Amino acid sequence: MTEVDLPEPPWRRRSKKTRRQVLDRDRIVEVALRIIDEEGIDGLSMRRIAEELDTGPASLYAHVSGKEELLDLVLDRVIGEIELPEPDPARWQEQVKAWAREGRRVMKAHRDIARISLGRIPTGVNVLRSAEWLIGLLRGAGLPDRVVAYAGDLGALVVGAYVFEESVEEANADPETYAMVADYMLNLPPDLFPHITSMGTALFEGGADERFEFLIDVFVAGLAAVAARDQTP
Amino acid sequence: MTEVDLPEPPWRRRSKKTRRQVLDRDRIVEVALRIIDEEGIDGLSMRRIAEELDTGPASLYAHVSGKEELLDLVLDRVIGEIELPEPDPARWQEQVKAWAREGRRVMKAHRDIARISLGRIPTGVNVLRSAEWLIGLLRGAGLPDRVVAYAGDLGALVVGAYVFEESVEEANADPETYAMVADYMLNLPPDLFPHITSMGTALFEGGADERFEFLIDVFVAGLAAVAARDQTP
DNA sequence: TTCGTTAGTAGAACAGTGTTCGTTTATACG
DNA sequence: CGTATAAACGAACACTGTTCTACTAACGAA
Repeated sequence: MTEVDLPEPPWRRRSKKTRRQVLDRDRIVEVALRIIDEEGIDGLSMRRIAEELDTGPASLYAHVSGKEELLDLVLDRVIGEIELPEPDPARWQEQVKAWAREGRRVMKAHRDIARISLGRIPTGVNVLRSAEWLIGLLRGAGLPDRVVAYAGDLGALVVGAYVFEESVEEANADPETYAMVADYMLNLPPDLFPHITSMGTALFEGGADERFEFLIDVFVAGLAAVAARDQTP
Repeated sequence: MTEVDLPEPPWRRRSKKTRRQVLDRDRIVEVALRIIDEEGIDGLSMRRIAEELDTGPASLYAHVSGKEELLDLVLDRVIGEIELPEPDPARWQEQVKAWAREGRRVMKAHRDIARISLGRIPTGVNVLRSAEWLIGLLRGAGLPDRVVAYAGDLGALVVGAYVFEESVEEANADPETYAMVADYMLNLPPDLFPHITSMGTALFEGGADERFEFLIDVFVAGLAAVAARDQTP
Protein backbone atom coordinates (compact mmCIF):
# COMPACT_ATOMS: atom_id res chain seq x y z
CA MET A 1 0.00 0.00 0.00
CA THR A 2 1.22 3.50 -0.89
CA GLU A 3 2.06 5.56 2.13
CA VAL A 4 -0.25 8.51 2.42
CA ASP A 5 1.17 11.92 3.50
CA LEU A 6 -1.54 13.31 5.69
CA PRO A 7 -1.22 16.71 7.31
CA GLU A 8 -0.45 16.34 10.96
CA PRO A 9 -3.63 16.64 13.03
CA PRO A 10 -3.98 19.93 14.86
CA TRP A 11 -4.29 18.31 18.28
CA ARG A 12 -0.88 16.81 17.86
CA ARG A 13 0.92 20.06 17.05
CA ARG A 14 0.30 21.42 20.48
CA SER A 15 2.48 18.82 22.17
CA LYS A 16 5.54 20.22 20.42
CA LYS A 17 5.02 23.59 21.93
CA THR A 18 4.41 22.84 25.57
CA ARG A 19 7.74 24.28 26.46
CA ARG A 20 7.53 27.98 26.10
CA GLN A 21 10.53 29.61 24.48
CA VAL A 22 11.88 32.04 26.97
CA LEU A 23 12.31 35.60 25.75
CA ASP A 24 14.80 38.01 27.12
CA ARG A 25 15.65 41.53 26.34
CA ASP A 26 18.96 40.79 24.66
CA ARG A 27 17.36 38.36 22.29
CA ILE A 28 14.73 40.89 21.35
CA VAL A 29 17.37 43.53 20.71
CA GLU A 30 19.49 41.20 18.61
CA VAL A 31 16.54 40.14 16.49
CA ALA A 32 15.47 43.74 16.06
CA LEU A 33 18.95 44.63 14.89
CA ARG A 34 19.02 41.77 12.45
CA ILE A 35 15.71 42.90 10.97
CA ILE A 36 17.07 46.43 10.60
CA ASP A 37 20.18 45.05 8.91
CA GLU A 38 18.02 43.23 6.40
CA GLU A 39 14.99 45.44 5.98
CA GLY A 40 15.93 48.85 7.34
CA ILE A 41 14.20 50.68 10.16
CA ASP A 42 10.93 50.90 8.28
CA GLY A 43 10.90 47.12 8.16
CA LEU A 44 11.01 46.91 11.93
CA SER A 45 7.75 46.47 13.75
CA MET A 46 6.86 44.76 16.99
CA ARG A 47 4.95 42.19 14.98
CA ARG A 48 7.92 41.58 12.75
CA ILE A 49 10.14 40.96 15.75
CA ALA A 50 7.54 38.73 17.37
CA GLU A 51 7.24 36.78 14.17
CA GLU A 52 10.97 36.09 14.15
CA LEU A 53 10.81 35.02 17.77
CA ASP A 54 7.78 32.83 17.14
CA THR A 55 5.69 34.68 19.68
CA GLY A 56 3.14 37.45 19.76
CA PRO A 57 3.86 41.17 19.81
CA ALA A 58 2.29 41.62 23.22
CA SER A 59 4.96 39.34 24.72
CA LEU A 60 7.64 41.87 23.96
CA TYR A 61 6.13 44.31 26.41
CA ALA A 62 7.14 42.16 29.35
CA HIS A 63 10.74 43.03 28.45
CA VAL A 64 10.66 46.52 26.95
CA SER A 65 8.31 49.33 27.77
CA GLY A 66 7.65 50.06 24.13
CA LYS A 67 9.17 50.57 20.76
CA GLU A 68 10.98 53.72 21.79
CA GLU A 69 12.84 51.93 24.53
CA LEU A 70 13.64 49.12 22.16
CA LEU A 71 15.20 51.56 19.71
CA ASP A 72 17.28 53.06 22.53
CA LEU A 73 18.55 49.60 23.33
CA VAL A 74 19.30 48.74 19.74
CA LEU A 75 21.26 51.94 19.24
CA ASP A 76 23.23 51.34 22.39
CA ARG A 77 23.99 47.84 21.28
CA VAL A 78 25.41 49.21 18.04
CA ILE A 79 27.49 51.92 19.67
CA GLY A 80 28.94 49.14 21.82
CA GLU A 81 30.74 47.95 18.70
CA ILE A 82 32.93 51.05 18.71
CA GLU A 83 36.58 50.33 19.38
CA LEU A 84 38.66 53.15 20.71
CA PRO A 85 42.36 53.40 21.54
CA GLU A 86 43.89 54.70 24.71
CA PRO A 87 43.40 58.45 24.70
CA ASP A 88 46.54 60.37 23.78
CA PRO A 89 45.97 64.06 24.40
CA ALA A 90 49.00 65.06 22.37
CA ARG A 91 47.19 63.75 19.32
CA TRP A 92 43.72 64.83 20.30
CA GLN A 93 42.79 66.09 16.85
CA GLU A 94 43.59 62.86 15.11
CA GLN A 95 41.84 60.96 17.86
CA VAL A 96 38.66 62.98 17.59
CA LYS A 97 38.65 62.01 13.94
CA ALA A 98 39.24 58.39 14.86
CA TRP A 99 36.32 58.60 17.26
CA ALA A 100 34.10 60.02 14.55
CA ARG A 101 35.22 57.39 12.06
CA GLU A 102 34.42 54.65 14.54
CA GLY A 103 30.97 56.06 15.12
CA ARG A 104 30.40 56.15 11.42
CA ARG A 105 31.80 52.68 10.88
CA VAL A 106 29.56 50.93 13.37
CA MET A 107 26.45 52.77 12.24
CA LYS A 108 27.18 52.18 8.58
CA ALA A 109 27.36 48.48 9.30
CA HIS A 110 23.71 48.56 10.26
CA ARG A 111 21.84 50.10 7.38
CA ASP A 112 19.89 53.19 8.45
CA ILE A 113 20.43 52.79 12.18
CA ALA A 114 21.83 56.32 12.31
CA ARG A 115 18.30 57.61 12.02
CA ILE A 116 17.66 56.40 15.55
CA SER A 117 20.58 58.38 16.92
CA LEU A 118 18.95 61.69 16.06
CA GLY A 119 16.87 63.55 18.55
CA ARG A 120 17.45 61.07 21.31
CA ILE A 121 18.57 61.75 24.85
CA PRO A 122 21.74 59.69 25.39
CA THR A 123 21.21 57.25 28.23
CA GLY A 124 22.59 53.88 27.14
CA VAL A 125 25.79 52.69 28.78
CA ASN A 126 27.70 52.41 25.50
CA VAL A 127 26.54 55.76 24.23
CA LEU A 128 27.67 57.29 27.50
CA ARG A 129 30.99 55.49 27.43
CA SER A 130 31.66 56.81 23.98
CA ALA A 131 30.94 60.33 25.22
CA GLU A 132 33.09 59.70 28.27
CA TRP A 133 36.01 58.73 26.09
CA LEU A 134 35.73 61.86 23.99
CA ILE A 135 35.29 64.14 26.97
CA GLY A 136 38.27 62.49 28.67
CA LEU A 137 40.42 63.02 25.61
CA LEU A 138 39.53 66.69 25.23
CA ARG A 139 40.02 67.43 28.90
CA GLY A 140 43.36 65.70 28.81
CA ALA A 141 44.28 67.93 25.91
CA GLY A 142 43.51 70.94 28.03
CA LEU A 143 40.60 72.27 26.06
CA PRO A 144 38.36 74.65 28.01
CA ASP A 145 35.48 72.99 29.84
CA ARG A 146 32.95 74.90 27.80
CA VAL A 147 34.41 73.52 24.59
CA VAL A 148 34.62 70.04 26.02
CA ALA A 149 31.03 70.04 27.19
CA TYR A 150 29.68 71.21 23.87
CA ALA A 151 31.92 69.04 21.74
CA GLY A 152 30.81 65.87 23.45
CA ASP A 153 27.23 66.31 22.42
CA LEU A 154 27.64 68.13 19.13
CA GLY A 155 30.22 65.68 17.85
CA ALA A 156 27.76 62.82 18.13
CA LEU A 157 25.05 64.92 16.58
CA VAL A 158 27.16 65.81 13.56
CA VAL A 159 28.33 62.25 12.95
CA GLY A 160 24.87 60.78 13.40
CA ALA A 161 23.27 63.28 11.07
CA TYR A 162 25.91 62.71 8.44
CA VAL A 163 25.66 58.95 8.57
CA PHE A 164 21.89 59.12 8.41
CA GLU A 165 22.03 61.32 5.32
CA GLU A 166 24.57 58.94 3.87
CA SER A 167 22.26 55.99 4.45
CA VAL A 168 19.45 57.78 2.62
CA GLU A 169 21.75 58.43 -0.31
CA GLU A 170 22.86 54.83 -0.39
CA ALA A 171 19.27 53.69 -0.45
CA ASN A 172 18.78 55.87 -3.52
CA ALA A 173 22.08 54.97 -5.10
CA ASP A 174 20.80 53.34 -8.26
CA PRO A 175 22.18 55.09 -11.33
CA GLU A 176 18.73 56.14 -12.53
CA THR A 177 17.81 58.07 -9.41
CA TYR A 178 21.24 59.61 -9.25
CA ALA A 179 21.10 60.72 -12.86
CA MET A 180 17.63 62.12 -12.35
CA VAL A 181 18.64 64.23 -9.38
CA ALA A 182 21.81 65.47 -11.07
CA ASP A 183 19.88 66.27 -14.22
CA TYR A 184 17.27 68.15 -12.25
CA MET A 185 19.80 70.31 -10.48
CA LEU A 186 22.01 71.00 -13.45
CA ASN A 187 19.01 72.04 -15.48
CA LEU A 188 17.56 74.51 -13.06
CA PRO A 189 16.93 77.97 -14.56
CA PRO A 190 20.35 79.64 -14.75
CA ASP A 191 18.93 83.09 -14.05
CA LEU A 192 17.61 81.97 -10.68
CA PHE A 193 20.38 79.52 -9.89
CA PRO A 194 23.53 80.85 -11.53
CA HIS A 195 25.93 79.36 -9.03
CA ILE A 196 24.46 75.89 -8.74
CA THR A 197 24.24 75.56 -12.51
CA SER A 198 27.68 76.94 -13.19
CA MET A 199 29.28 74.72 -10.61
CA GLY A 200 27.87 71.84 -12.59
CA THR A 201 29.16 68.39 -11.84
CA ALA A 202 31.57 69.73 -9.22
CA LEU A 203 28.57 69.62 -6.88
CA PHE A 204 28.46 65.87 -7.14
CA GLU A 205 32.10 65.01 -6.94
CA GLY A 206 33.72 63.15 -4.17
CA GLY A 207 32.20 60.14 -2.52
CA ALA A 208 30.77 59.66 0.92
CA ASP A 209 34.16 58.94 2.49
CA GLU A 210 35.61 62.15 1.17
CA ARG A 211 32.67 64.21 2.30
CA PHE A 212 32.79 62.68 5.74
CA GLU A 213 36.47 63.34 6.04
CA PHE A 214 35.87 66.92 5.04
CA LEU A 215 33.17 67.27 7.67
CA ILE A 216 35.26 65.96 10.54
CA ASP A 217 38.21 67.96 9.26
CA VAL A 218 36.08 71.09 9.49
CA PHE A 219 34.73 70.09 12.87
CA VAL A 220 38.13 69.39 14.40
CA ALA A 221 39.80 72.44 12.87
CA GLY A 222 36.94 74.51 14.14
CA LEU A 223 37.22 73.05 17.62
CA ALA A 224 40.89 73.83 17.66
CA ALA A 225 40.35 77.39 16.51
CA VAL A 226 37.54 78.09 18.96
CA ALA A 227 39.42 76.48 21.82
CA ALA A 228 42.49 78.56 21.07
CA ARG A 229 40.36 81.66 21.04
CA ASP A 230 38.75 80.76 24.34
CA GLN A 231 42.18 80.43 25.89
CA THR A 232 43.41 83.79 24.70
CA PRO A 233 41.96 86.46 27.02
CA MET B 1 -47.44 80.01 20.59
CA THR B 2 -43.86 79.26 21.64
CA GLU B 3 -41.50 78.91 18.78
CA VAL B 4 -40.09 75.40 18.62
CA ASP B 5 -36.42 74.86 17.75
CA LEU B 6 -36.44 71.79 15.64
CA PRO B 7 -33.24 70.31 14.23
CA GLU B 8 -32.92 71.11 10.59
CA PRO B 9 -34.12 68.21 8.47
CA PRO B 10 -31.34 66.25 6.79
CA TRP B 11 -32.67 66.83 3.30
CA ARG B 12 -32.28 70.54 3.81
CA ARG B 13 -28.63 70.41 4.92
CA ARG B 14 -27.54 69.30 1.55
CA SER B 15 -28.55 72.51 -0.12
CA LYS B 16 -25.97 74.40 1.92
CA LYS B 17 -23.19 72.31 0.59
CA THR B 18 -23.93 72.16 -3.09
CA ARG B 19 -21.01 74.38 -3.74
CA ARG B 20 -17.93 72.27 -3.16
CA GLN B 21 -15.05 73.91 -1.36
CA VAL B 22 -12.18 73.72 -3.74
CA LEU B 23 -8.96 72.26 -2.42
CA ASP B 24 -5.62 73.25 -3.71
CA ARG B 25 -2.14 72.30 -2.85
CA ASP B 26 -1.24 75.54 -1.10
CA ARG B 27 -4.21 75.26 1.19
CA ILE B 28 -3.26 71.73 2.10
CA VAL B 29 0.30 72.77 2.84
CA GLU B 30 -0.79 75.70 4.98
CA VAL B 31 -3.19 73.57 6.99
CA ALA B 32 -0.54 70.90 7.43
CA LEU B 33 1.87 73.52 8.71
CA ARG B 34 -0.67 74.90 11.13
CA ILE B 35 -1.30 71.42 12.51
CA ILE B 36 2.45 70.92 12.98
CA ASP B 37 2.67 74.27 14.73
CA GLU B 38 -0.02 73.21 17.17
CA GLU B 39 0.47 69.48 17.52
CA GLY B 40 3.94 68.67 16.22
CA ILE B 41 4.79 66.36 13.39
CA ASP B 42 3.36 63.35 15.18
CA GLY B 43 0.03 65.11 15.23
CA LEU B 44 0.00 65.39 11.47
CA SER B 45 -1.90 62.76 9.55
CA MET B 46 -3.76 62.86 6.27
CA ARG B 47 -6.96 62.37 8.20
CA ARG B 48 -6.13 65.24 10.52
CA ILE B 49 -5.55 67.54 7.56
CA ALA B 50 -8.70 66.37 5.83
CA GLU B 51 -10.65 66.99 9.00
CA GLU B 52 -9.46 70.58 9.13
CA LEU B 53 -10.37 71.04 5.49
CA ASP B 54 -13.77 69.42 6.00
CA THR B 55 -13.07 66.77 3.41
CA GLY B 56 -11.90 63.18 3.28
CA PRO B 57 -8.29 62.02 3.32
CA ALA B 58 -8.60 60.52 -0.14
CA SER B 59 -9.25 63.99 -1.57
CA LEU B 60 -5.75 65.09 -0.71
CA TYR B 61 -4.27 62.63 -3.15
CA ALA B 62 -5.60 64.60 -6.09
CA HIS B 63 -3.14 67.33 -5.08
CA VAL B 64 -0.16 65.54 -3.55
CA SER B 65 1.20 62.17 -4.42
CA GLY B 66 1.44 61.15 -0.78
CA LYS B 67 2.56 62.18 2.64
CA GLU B 68 6.20 62.30 1.70
CA GLU B 69 5.60 64.83 -0.99
CA LEU B 70 3.45 66.83 1.35
CA LEU B 71 6.27 66.98 3.87
CA ASP B 72 8.66 68.14 1.14
CA LEU B 73 6.25 70.93 0.32
CA VAL B 74 5.76 71.93 3.94
CA LEU B 75 9.49 72.12 4.52
CA ASP B 76 10.00 74.19 1.43
CA ARG B 77 7.26 76.50 2.53
CA VAL B 78 9.05 77.03 5.82
CA ILE B 79 12.47 77.60 4.28
CA GLY B 80 10.79 80.22 2.11
CA GLU B 81 10.52 82.31 5.29
CA ILE B 82 14.28 82.77 5.38
CA GLU B 83 15.41 86.33 4.83
CA LEU B 84 18.93 86.83 3.59
CA PRO B 85 20.95 89.96 2.88
CA GLU B 86 22.89 90.78 -0.22
CA PRO B 87 25.95 88.55 -0.17
CA ASP B 88 29.11 90.38 0.86
CA PRO B 89 32.11 88.12 0.27
CA ALA B 90 34.36 90.27 2.40
CA ARG B 91 32.27 89.22 5.39
CA TRP B 92 31.61 85.69 4.33
CA GLN B 93 32.15 84.23 7.75
CA GLU B 94 29.65 86.42 9.48
CA GLN B 95 27.24 85.85 6.64
CA VAL B 96 27.48 82.07 6.85
CA LYS B 97 26.52 82.47 10.47
CA ALA B 98 23.65 84.75 9.52
CA TRP B 99 22.50 82.11 7.03
CA ALA B 100 22.62 79.43 9.71
CA ARG B 101 20.77 81.62 12.19
CA GLU B 102 18.05 82.28 9.64
CA GLY B 103 17.66 78.58 8.97
CA ARG B 104 17.36 77.98 12.68
CA ARG B 105 14.98 80.86 13.21
CA VAL B 106 12.43 79.78 10.63
CA MET B 107 12.53 76.15 11.68
CA LYS B 108 12.27 77.00 15.36
CA ALA B 109 9.12 78.95 14.59
CA HIS B 110 7.47 75.70 13.54
CA ARG B 111 7.86 73.28 16.38
CA ASP B 112 9.67 70.12 15.28
CA ILE B 113 9.67 70.84 11.58
CA ALA B 114 13.46 70.38 11.54
CA ARG B 115 12.89 66.67 11.75
CA ILE B 116 11.60 66.75 8.18
CA SER B 117 14.77 68.40 6.93
CA LEU B 118 16.88 65.36 7.79
CA GLY B 119 17.59 62.68 5.26
CA ARG B 120 15.77 64.45 2.50
CA ILE B 121 17.01 65.17 -1.01
CA PRO B 122 16.73 68.93 -1.47
CA THR B 123 14.41 69.69 -4.37
CA GLY B 124 12.08 72.49 -3.30
CA VAL B 125 12.60 75.90 -4.85
CA ASN B 126 13.18 77.65 -1.53
CA VAL B 127 15.54 75.01 -0.24
CA LEU B 128 17.52 75.31 -3.45
CA ARG B 129 17.52 79.10 -3.31
CA SER B 130 18.91 78.98 0.17
CA ALA B 131 21.68 76.70 -1.02
CA GLU B 132 22.23 78.93 -4.03
CA TRP B 133 22.73 81.93 -1.78
CA LEU B 134 25.27 80.16 0.35
CA ILE B 135 27.15 78.75 -2.60
CA GLY B 136 27.19 82.18 -4.24
CA LEU B 137 28.59 83.75 -1.11
CA LEU B 138 31.36 81.23 -0.70
CA ARG B 139 32.35 81.37 -4.33
CA GLY B 140 32.42 85.13 -4.17
CA ALA B 141 34.73 84.82 -1.21
CA GLY B 142 37.08 82.72 -3.30
CA LEU B 143 36.82 79.51 -1.39
CA PRO B 144 37.90 76.45 -3.38
CA ASP B 145 35.12 74.73 -5.32
CA ARG B 146 35.53 71.58 -3.32
CA VAL B 147 34.92 73.46 -0.10
CA VAL B 148 31.99 75.33 -1.58
CA ALA B 149 30.33 72.20 -2.85
CA TYR B 150 30.62 70.39 0.45
CA ALA B 151 29.73 73.35 2.63
CA GLY B 152 26.44 73.92 0.82
CA ASP B 153 25.12 70.54 1.76
CA LEU B 154 26.82 69.99 5.08
CA GLY B 155 25.84 73.40 6.39
CA ALA B 156 22.16 72.60 6.00
CA LEU B 157 22.67 69.20 7.52
CA VAL B 158 24.36 70.57 10.60
CA VAL B 159 21.79 73.27 11.17
CA GLY B 160 18.85 70.93 10.59
CA ALA B 161 20.22 68.31 12.93
CA TYR B 162 20.91 70.86 15.63
CA VAL B 163 17.48 72.43 15.43
CA PHE B 164 15.83 69.04 15.50
CA GLU B 165 17.74 68.06 18.61
CA GLU B 166 16.82 71.41 20.10
CA SER B 167 13.15 70.79 19.39
CA VAL B 168 13.34 67.46 21.18
CA GLU B 169 14.93 69.10 24.17
CA GLU B 170 12.29 71.80 24.23
CA ALA B 171 9.58 69.18 24.18
CA ASN B 172 11.19 67.67 27.27
CA ALA B 173 11.92 70.97 28.92
CA ASP B 174 9.78 70.58 32.03
CA PRO B 175 11.91 70.91 35.16
CA GLU B 176 11.15 67.36 36.28
CA THR B 177 12.49 65.67 33.18
CA TYR B 178 15.48 67.96 33.12
CA ALA B 179 16.28 67.24 36.75
CA MET B 180 15.88 63.53 36.17
CA VAL B 181 18.31 63.47 33.27
CA ALA B 182 20.86 65.62 35.07
CA ASP B 183 20.54 63.50 38.17
CA TYR B 184 21.02 60.34 36.18
CA MET B 185 24.16 61.55 34.52
CA LEU B 186 25.73 63.12 37.55
CA ASN B 187 25.17 59.94 39.53
CA LEU B 188 26.71 57.54 37.10
CA PRO B 189 29.40 55.32 38.65
CA PRO B 190 32.50 57.52 38.96
CA ASP B 191 34.89 54.63 38.27
CA LEU B 192 33.35 54.05 34.85
CA PHE B 193 32.54 57.68 34.10
CA PRO B 194 35.17 59.78 35.86
CA HIS B 195 35.07 62.66 33.38
CA ILE B 196 31.35 63.02 33.00
CA THR B 197 30.82 62.93 36.75
CA SER B 198 33.66 65.28 37.54
CA MET B 199 32.53 67.79 34.98
CA GLY B 200 29.28 67.88 36.85
CA THR B 201 26.87 70.68 36.07
CA ALA B 202 29.29 72.20 33.56
CA LEU B 203 27.83 69.66 31.14
CA PHE B 204 24.46 71.34 31.32
CA GLU B 205 25.45 74.95 31.21
CA GLY B 206 24.65 77.32 28.46
CA GLY B 207 21.34 77.43 26.69
CA ALA B 208 20.33 76.45 23.22
CA ASP B 209 21.36 79.80 21.73
CA GLU B 210 24.85 79.53 23.15
CA ARG B 211 25.27 75.98 21.98
CA PHE B 212 24.08 76.87 18.52
CA GLU B 213 26.43 79.82 18.32
CA PHE B 214 29.25 77.55 19.38
CA LEU B 215 28.36 75.04 16.69
CA ILE B 216 28.29 77.56 13.85
CA ASP B 217 31.42 79.19 15.25
CA VAL B 218 33.16 75.82 15.00
CA PHE B 219 31.72 75.17 11.57
CA VAL B 220 32.78 78.50 10.15
CA ALA B 221 36.21 78.51 11.76
CA GLY B 222 36.71 75.02 10.44
CA LEU B 223 35.65 76.02 6.95
CA ALA B 224 38.10 78.89 7.02
CA ALA B 225 40.93 76.69 8.21
CA VAL B 226 40.26 73.92 5.70
CA ALA B 227 39.83 76.41 2.87
CA ALA B 228 43.11 78.11 3.74
CA ARG B 229 44.82 74.74 3.75
CA ASP B 230 43.34 73.83 0.40
CA GLN B 231 44.73 77.02 -1.05
CA THR B 232 48.25 76.48 0.24
CA PRO B 233 49.96 73.96 -2.07
C1' DT C 1 -28.93 74.61 -23.22
C1' DT C 2 -27.31 69.96 -23.42
C1' DC C 3 -24.02 66.45 -23.44
C1' DG C 4 -19.66 64.23 -22.93
C1' DT C 5 -15.31 64.39 -20.83
C1' DT C 6 -12.22 65.36 -17.28
C1' DA C 7 -10.90 66.43 -12.73
C1' DG C 8 -11.87 66.37 -8.07
C1' DT C 9 -14.27 64.50 -3.99
C1' DA C 10 -16.30 61.00 -0.99
C1' DG C 11 -16.72 56.77 1.36
C1' DA C 12 -15.49 52.22 2.13
C1' DA C 13 -12.07 49.23 2.67
C1' DC C 14 -7.43 47.39 2.81
C1' DA C 15 -3.16 46.34 5.06
C1' DG C 16 -0.56 47.75 8.35
C1' DT C 17 1.10 49.98 13.10
C1' DG C 18 1.91 50.23 18.51
C1' DT C 19 -0.29 49.11 22.40
C1' DT C 20 -3.63 47.57 26.08
C1' DC C 21 -6.38 44.34 28.52
C1' DG C 22 -7.83 40.12 30.40
C1' DT C 23 -6.72 35.30 30.50
C1' DT C 24 -3.65 31.50 30.59
C1' DT C 25 0.65 29.40 31.50
C1' DA C 26 5.01 28.90 33.64
C1' DT C 27 8.12 29.85 37.25
C1' DA C 28 9.70 30.89 41.81
C1' DC C 29 9.31 30.65 46.61
C1' DG C 30 7.95 29.21 51.23
C1' DC D 1 2.09 21.33 47.37
C1' DG D 2 -0.09 25.83 47.20
C1' DT D 3 0.30 30.56 46.38
C1' DA D 4 2.02 34.56 44.29
C1' DT D 5 4.32 36.58 40.64
C1' DA D 6 6.06 37.04 36.11
C1' DA D 7 5.76 36.07 31.43
C1' DA D 8 3.30 34.85 27.38
C1' DC D 9 -0.89 34.79 24.64
C1' DG D 10 -4.82 36.28 21.89
C1' DA D 11 -8.19 39.53 20.94
C1' DA D 12 -9.16 43.96 20.33
C1' DC D 13 -8.55 48.92 20.20
C1' DA D 14 -7.39 53.20 17.98
C1' DC D 15 -4.90 54.78 14.68
C1' DT D 16 -2.03 55.25 10.08
C1' DG D 17 -1.30 55.92 4.69
C1' DT D 18 -3.26 54.59 0.79
C1' DT D 19 -6.18 52.53 -2.98
C1' DC D 20 -10.36 51.74 -5.35
C1' DT D 21 -14.81 52.69 -7.01
C1' DA D 22 -18.65 55.61 -7.45
C1' DC D 23 -20.35 60.08 -7.44
C1' DT D 24 -20.25 65.05 -8.26
C1' DA D 25 -18.78 69.28 -10.19
C1' DA D 26 -16.63 71.87 -13.64
C1' DC D 27 -15.45 72.71 -18.22
C1' DG D 28 -15.69 72.94 -23.15
C1' DA D 29 -17.89 72.06 -27.50
C1' DA D 30 -21.86 71.72 -30.29
